[in-house]
Amino acid sequence: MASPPSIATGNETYSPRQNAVLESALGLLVEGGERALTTAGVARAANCSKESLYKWFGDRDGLLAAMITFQSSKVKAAPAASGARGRAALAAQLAGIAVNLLKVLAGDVSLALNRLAIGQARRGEADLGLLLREHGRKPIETRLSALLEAGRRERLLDFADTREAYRTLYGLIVRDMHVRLLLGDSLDGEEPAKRAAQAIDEFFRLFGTEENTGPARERTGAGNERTG
Amino acid sequence: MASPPSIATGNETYSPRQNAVLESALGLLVEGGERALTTAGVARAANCSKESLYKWFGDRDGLLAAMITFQSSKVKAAPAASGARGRAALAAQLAGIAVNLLKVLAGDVSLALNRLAIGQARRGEADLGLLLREHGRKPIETRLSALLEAGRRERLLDFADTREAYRTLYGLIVRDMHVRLLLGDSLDGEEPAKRAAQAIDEFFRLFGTEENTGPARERTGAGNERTG
DNA sequence: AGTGCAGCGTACCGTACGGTACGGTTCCGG
DNA sequence: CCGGAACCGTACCGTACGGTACGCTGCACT
Repeated sequence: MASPPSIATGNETYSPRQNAVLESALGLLVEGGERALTTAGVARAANCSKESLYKWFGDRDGLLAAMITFQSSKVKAAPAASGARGRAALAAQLAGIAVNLLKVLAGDVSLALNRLAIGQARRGEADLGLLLREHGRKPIETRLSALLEAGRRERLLDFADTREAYRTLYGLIVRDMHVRLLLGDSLDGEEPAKRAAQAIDEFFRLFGTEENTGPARERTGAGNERTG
Repeated sequence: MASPPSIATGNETYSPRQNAVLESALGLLVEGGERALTTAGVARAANCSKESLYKWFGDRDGLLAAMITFQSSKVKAAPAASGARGRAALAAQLAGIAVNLLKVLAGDVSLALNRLAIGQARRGEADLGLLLREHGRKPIETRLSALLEAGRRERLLDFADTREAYRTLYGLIVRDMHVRLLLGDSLDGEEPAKRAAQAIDEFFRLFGTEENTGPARERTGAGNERTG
C-alpha cells in the first residue's frame, strides 16, 4: 500500500529488447556487484542508450525493480503436483521442491539480487526487499504449504499451524546456508539433494503422524541414503 | 587494489575517542544505511575531522572494518557454562544461548552491519563478510557446539557430526527470520523465548537419546522457566 | 519518396563523495 | 614560556555517477 506509484507491481512484462537489456544488467550485477551497476555501464553492456533506459524504467531504482521482476519471471516453472499418494510420494515431492529451493538460493543471480536488495534496505523502508520477498519467497511458501496441507489431509503429517510448519521445514532445509552465501562464504561440499533428503527426513520425524513415523524410525526411509 | 595491509585482523583496540567515533558511525549506519555513512557525515556526527578519520582508520573500508570489530568486541559477554547436569539444565542453557542469538540477530546494529557486509560482498571477494562471520558467528558456534558435545558426553544427545548438529539447531532456531529481517521485513510477533524453547524442544526430539526423549513428549511444558 | 518514431551514441550538467591540505586551537612535556 | 603533537573545522580537488539534451541512423507506414 505504501508503494509509490512508480514502483513495479511485478505483473508487467517487457519487450524482447528490454529483456535483453535486463539480462545484461543482471550479468553486470552478478559480475561486479551493485557498484558495477551504473546506468552508463548497463547502457554500454547492452548496447543501448542511457536515454532509452530512463524511458523504459524511469530511473535507476525502476531498473533495479525491473531486474527483480524479470528474473523472478524466468524462474516461474512450477510443475503441477502429481496426484500420487502416500508418504514416499509426499517426501519425494517435498524433496524435489527443497532441492529446487537450495539451487535457486545458491544461484549467482539470486545471490546478487538478494545482496542488492539487502544492501539498500534500511530500518523501515525496503522497497526492493518487499519485491524480492513477494516474488522469490511467496511462491515457494505457497507450493510447500499446499503440499504440507495435502499431507495433513492424508493423515501423513500432523501440525497445527501451516505457516509454522513451513517455517520449520524451511529452517531444516536452508539452515544458515543462505546468509553464509550472502556474506561471501562458499558452500564447501553441501550437496543439495543430500541436504534436502535429510531435511525432509528430519521434518517427518518431527511432524509425521505416529503410524507413519513408525516405519521411518530407521532413519533410512526417505529414499536417499546418507553416505557418511 | 587488493586489501592493503591496513585491514584489521580484529584484535586491535581503539582509544576512547576512537570508540566514540565508531559509536557515532554505527548510529549513522543504523539510521540511514550505507549511503548515509559518508566520511563527512561521520566526521560531522562525531565532531571530529575527516583528517583524523583517515589517520585512525586508513580509509573508508578501514573504518567499516573497525566498526565491525568494535561492535563485536562489545557483545563479548559470554557467561561461563554452569556445571549443572541433566536434560533440563542442558535445555535451559541451550535455550539461553538461542534467545541471545535471536536477540542479537534481530538487533538494529547487527542488521545494519550485516546489510553493509552483504551489500558490498561480491562473487569471490568479501572482506567484510569474512570479518563478520569470524566475529559474529564463530563465537556462537563455539559455544553451542561445546554445549552439544557436553550433552553427548552425558548421553543426553546422540549425533555423529557436531557441525552438522549445530547447523540443524541453528536452522531450527533462526529459520528464515534473519534473511527476512535483512530484507526489511518485520518479525510480526515472534517471541524470542518462545521460539527458542520450541527450537530446543524440536532439537531434542531429533537428537535426544531415546530414554531422554520420552519425558519431553508433552511438548508444551518443555521447561521454559523464563516465562517469555 | 516522405514522414515520424524508436533508439543509439555521445556530450553535457550538477552533485556528492572519497581523500588531501591547511590554518587555528588545545594540551602536554620540558 | 616554548615547541610540538594531536586534533578540529573547513576549504579544496578530482572523479564518478545519475539524469538530461541533442544529433544521427534505420525502420515502418502511407
